[in-house]
Amino acid sequence: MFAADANSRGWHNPPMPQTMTSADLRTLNQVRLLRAVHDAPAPFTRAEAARLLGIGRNTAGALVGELERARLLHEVPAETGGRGRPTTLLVPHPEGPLAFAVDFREDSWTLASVGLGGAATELDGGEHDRTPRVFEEIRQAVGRHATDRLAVVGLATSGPIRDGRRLHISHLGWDEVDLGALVGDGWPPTVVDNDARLAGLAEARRGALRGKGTAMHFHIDFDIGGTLLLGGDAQRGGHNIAGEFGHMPLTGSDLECMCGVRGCWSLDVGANALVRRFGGRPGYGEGRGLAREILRRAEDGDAEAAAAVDANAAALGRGLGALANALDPEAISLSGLGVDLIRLRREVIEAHCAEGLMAFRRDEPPQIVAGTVGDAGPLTGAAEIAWDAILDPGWVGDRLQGG
Amino acid sequence: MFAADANSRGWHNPPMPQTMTSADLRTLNQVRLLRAVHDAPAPFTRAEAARLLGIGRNTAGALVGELERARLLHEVPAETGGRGRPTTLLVPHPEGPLAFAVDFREDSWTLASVGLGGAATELDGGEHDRTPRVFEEIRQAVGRHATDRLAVVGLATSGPIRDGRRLHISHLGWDEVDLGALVGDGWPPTVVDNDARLAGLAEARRGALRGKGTAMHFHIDFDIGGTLLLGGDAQRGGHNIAGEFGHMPLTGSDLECMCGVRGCWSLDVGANALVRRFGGRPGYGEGRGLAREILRRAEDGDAEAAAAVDANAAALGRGLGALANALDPEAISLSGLGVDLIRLRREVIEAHCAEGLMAFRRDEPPQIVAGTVGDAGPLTGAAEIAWDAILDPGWVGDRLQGG
DNA sequence: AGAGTTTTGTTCTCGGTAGGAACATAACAA
DNA sequence: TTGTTATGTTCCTACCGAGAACAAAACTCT
Repeated sequence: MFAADANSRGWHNPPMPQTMTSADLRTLNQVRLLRAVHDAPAPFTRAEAARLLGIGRNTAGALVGELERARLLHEVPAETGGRGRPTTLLVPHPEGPLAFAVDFREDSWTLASVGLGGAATELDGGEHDRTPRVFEEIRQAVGRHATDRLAVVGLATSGPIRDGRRLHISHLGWDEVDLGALVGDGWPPTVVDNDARLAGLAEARRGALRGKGTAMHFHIDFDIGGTLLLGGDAQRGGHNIAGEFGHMPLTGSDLECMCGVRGCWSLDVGANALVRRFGGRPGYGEGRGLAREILRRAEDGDAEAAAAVDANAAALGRGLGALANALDPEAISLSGLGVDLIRLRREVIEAHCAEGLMAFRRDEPPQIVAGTVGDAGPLTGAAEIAWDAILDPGWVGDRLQGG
Repeated sequence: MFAADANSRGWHNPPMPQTMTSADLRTLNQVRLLRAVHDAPAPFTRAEAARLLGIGRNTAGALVGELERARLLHEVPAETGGRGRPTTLLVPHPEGPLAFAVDFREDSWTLASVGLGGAATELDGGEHDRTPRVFEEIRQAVGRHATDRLAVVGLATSGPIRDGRRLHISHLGWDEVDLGALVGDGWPPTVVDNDARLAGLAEARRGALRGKGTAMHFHIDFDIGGTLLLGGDAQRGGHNIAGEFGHMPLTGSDLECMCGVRGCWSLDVGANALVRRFGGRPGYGEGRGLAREILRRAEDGDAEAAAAVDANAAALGRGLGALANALDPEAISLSGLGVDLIRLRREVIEAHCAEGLMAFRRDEPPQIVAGTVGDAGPLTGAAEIAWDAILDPGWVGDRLQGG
């Protein structure tokens, strides 16, 4: 009688084509099938696929046949269990398209190849000198490993990315660096996004947040940044710069932040906050190592280090509670230092989170969990957005047409 | 070469059916057509519809014909302008389905009937004694006005709504009031949501936020609450209680809030904050009138009242800046006291918003605008969610089938 | 006033899509 | 060996939208 919340299957829907003809219908169902294969935790059979998509076995056979011919899907004999005619498992085609994922970090980069289903193979990587010249190196690495199977490149980088190509990486001193100019012509189709956002996307698609309709992820490094994840998608905001949760005044700090605002949450959470407490200069130098040492000393029983970690965890929890009031996530996952904070101070985080939660919601607080994708978050997320570009009615339709 | 942000058409997409057959395709295109009629600011012709949906004139004719026969759409001769064979305007069918929208407030309620396209007719309304008995009155009013055209009821109420039926209205002392039991059997299909969220939805669909992919709306009354609007949809969170932005510590207050948390933004923004400054007791009594008087005195030049309004506007702006860092809205609309604050103190709000914005985004701050739907927000939003339930492949498909 | 132009509605055919029924196939079970 | 079960395959049918050709109804120009 009362329509319930019909939403939040927590699954990622393929985008709809703009027009809707019979041919689009075919392609759409094929994309649904490919998306199911990509998202499934384990391979499934053709018959299961038919049931899953609510289509007949005959239709499933036709869909799979075309996809096999287009080298998008492959059928291998399934080990026979129980009665019935033996069937086949749907797996990525051995000559199918590949996404390259690049994780571009402060001082290093990694290139990996990712197939349908998310299996990743690391191809290359290296250190860099913090100048845009590193992209020449990356360009060469991609060129070295590229085959005609390469379909899309997904790139994870830090800082805001305007118009999908202009990089602003403050701690490298990069302002308004044009990615298109860096990689030059002949570069394959590329999608770019923020590393923190992609780490969250990775958790939503393949990690601790899988299946959650509303969730958040925070990466804690020098400071804290995050993403709101809705229906398996990371929100980017109106100018593609959403996610600076660390620059909200959630903890009552009075310091001035590097970002130009007073009282940011980031001043109390993350490596910078730990270091500052010990008289160190916060910034993007050796702070990370110092923070690790403080954590270790806290584990070893050093009282001052323990107090610093306590304060960090408390500030983290306080902010999470505040954000939960506003955005009501089912779960919150953490990466980076957040994993250590959960391990060492889960009670502190949860207690301060509860304190920040409105009283009436304390009986159902958001689950706070460590991310399971870990350090591979940005790379995994970059692969996901690359595959999102492939698993698109337009792309798949062209591939099926063109042979 | 670089895939741009392909999203954020800022439009509301019809939900996809779970299966995808040829018949579903027909229905889906019909829903797209109805949705276009519903969302369009002005009626359009059949030929324009064909162009809009990217379908042929023949197909458009067939779609419209069936919808006319199902009494969902009606064709009236369009006044002829320019050359060409005269065509027809697509308008709601005079015997088509209607949504009833109920705006249930602290001390009054309104019942309206809303047709396709959003045209509303107020049917009934009244004061109430703050006990759940008022729903008996509402039930009778709906019964009095209901015809077989009534399809769905949309209800706006305050406070969190769990499972789509359990009401928690703290300032009426209602805890865990079951809506299903209140209205009893024989009540039409109903969708319910929060008034603040629905006011935001109204702005997104028919007001100041129309066409924005990422936006926020805040209603300022005693305190402040809001909604995040993405792609024309209000976000509800994992437990349907998202939107308590007022209960984040964004302004450094040290007071304890009624919600059980310290330092809430709401302590500094809204009628309660104005009243408290004048020694009044914040709460849900006569605070609203007092706040109006303070605003008036500020307009008349009273220094103390002006200072109070300044503080309110400053706190508002500060919080908006913080939220903009995190969620990156293109625009923010305000209703309630927010409209007065914009009128009287736009500069204060914008200055403090900029102060809270990270430096690099100050050149492109979110637009802060007064809502244009005004007081009718919750009612309009309730009608929208009711029509969302009608403009659904399942509902329309049944209607077309059943005759 | 009449002929040409422009836009839209209508009709018909055609390729394509999914569903359904019937049958074939390949395993297991008794 | 025979029956059971689950799946693959092969028809056929209903339906959908595209496209082309034509009809209709306005306007415009001479």
